[in-house]
Amino acid sequence: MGRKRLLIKRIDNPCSRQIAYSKRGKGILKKATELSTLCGADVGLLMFSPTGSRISFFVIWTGMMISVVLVRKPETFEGGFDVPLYLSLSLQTCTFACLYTQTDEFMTLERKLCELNWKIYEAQEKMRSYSPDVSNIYSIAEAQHHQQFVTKAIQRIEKFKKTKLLEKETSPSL
Amino acid sequence: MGRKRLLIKRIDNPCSRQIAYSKRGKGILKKATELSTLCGADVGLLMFSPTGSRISFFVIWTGMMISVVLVRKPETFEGGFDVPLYLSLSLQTCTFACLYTQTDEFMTLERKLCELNWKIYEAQEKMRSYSPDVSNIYSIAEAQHHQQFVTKAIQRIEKFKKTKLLEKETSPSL
DNA sequence: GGTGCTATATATAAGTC
DNA sequence: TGACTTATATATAGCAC
Repeated sequence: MGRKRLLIKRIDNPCSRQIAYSKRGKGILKKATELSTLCGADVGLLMFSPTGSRISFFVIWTGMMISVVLVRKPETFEGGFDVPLYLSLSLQTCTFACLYTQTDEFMTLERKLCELNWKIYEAQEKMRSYSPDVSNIYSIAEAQHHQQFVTKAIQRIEKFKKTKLLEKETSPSL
Repeated sequence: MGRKRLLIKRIDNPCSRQIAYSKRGKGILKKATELSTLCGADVGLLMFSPTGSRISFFVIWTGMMISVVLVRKPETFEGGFDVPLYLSLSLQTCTFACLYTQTDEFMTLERKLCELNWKIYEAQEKMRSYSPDVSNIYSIAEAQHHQQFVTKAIQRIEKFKKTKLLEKETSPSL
């Protein structure tokens, strides 16, 4: 879609590549939003910038609200999000999202979830250890970048949740 | 895009809605694939059918391989995928994905993961029970479907194939 | 649910600021 | 990067199997 036909292969020029990523990323987000609205489907979309040099963006667009849980070592859990080691997210009902930050009891459960997620993380780490080759992890630095991006993305989503929430409450039920 | 302009609001006719979902879902998948290929970006896409009558589809398109894990009550675990109660998915390295179905020991770990995931599912069910209002869920039936299908997503954001790797390392940082 | 067709609405490559 | 423009490539609504 453009003045020139584009072959679907990696764009060599880094600059063009980043531009394409930016444009197309937005396009996909729009489509995902439309799909969700038109069809009442839950759609999750995760996009990581090819370079990792910026947050790229992360979106979940759905008829339902979203809850994102970062997994950390349980002993470091204090509530709130920070230094994620791992990402886990779940789509929840709108109401759920509201309560999410409102009750202490909920926080207790959240903590429990955190612990469980951590166990899963550990289990998966074990599984990964079966991999005979870790040279495919290009750099620890980039991995850390991803971790940071995800955190920021989540913070955005937290804000976004509330806004979206209001919109949904004023729109006719689906 | 079509013979008639379409307002972006929920499509009332269930039949048309399903058709639109099917068509647009494929479209988004294609776009996500293109984005990944063109830009070398990791893209995760999760789509849940509005009816829940089929698993709809789930795709992660990226330089990485994908692993999808359906979570069921541990006692029903037999390996293989069927009757999902819960969905959990993870991006894994190619190598990981290969091993995935190759070792018994791996299966043991997978089972353990299944158990843990189930615990999380239960914890989330409890959390959800705090919801005082489900009127925003358009129908109980659909809500139940959502409970079954939607919810736990992205367990893992992991690394990359060597090819991807090399590409990244040889391109200038943006 | 799928496939195929066609007319149209959209997305977007390239270029400019 | 972001915003806009233009020309063109694509996606897809509506319909028929």
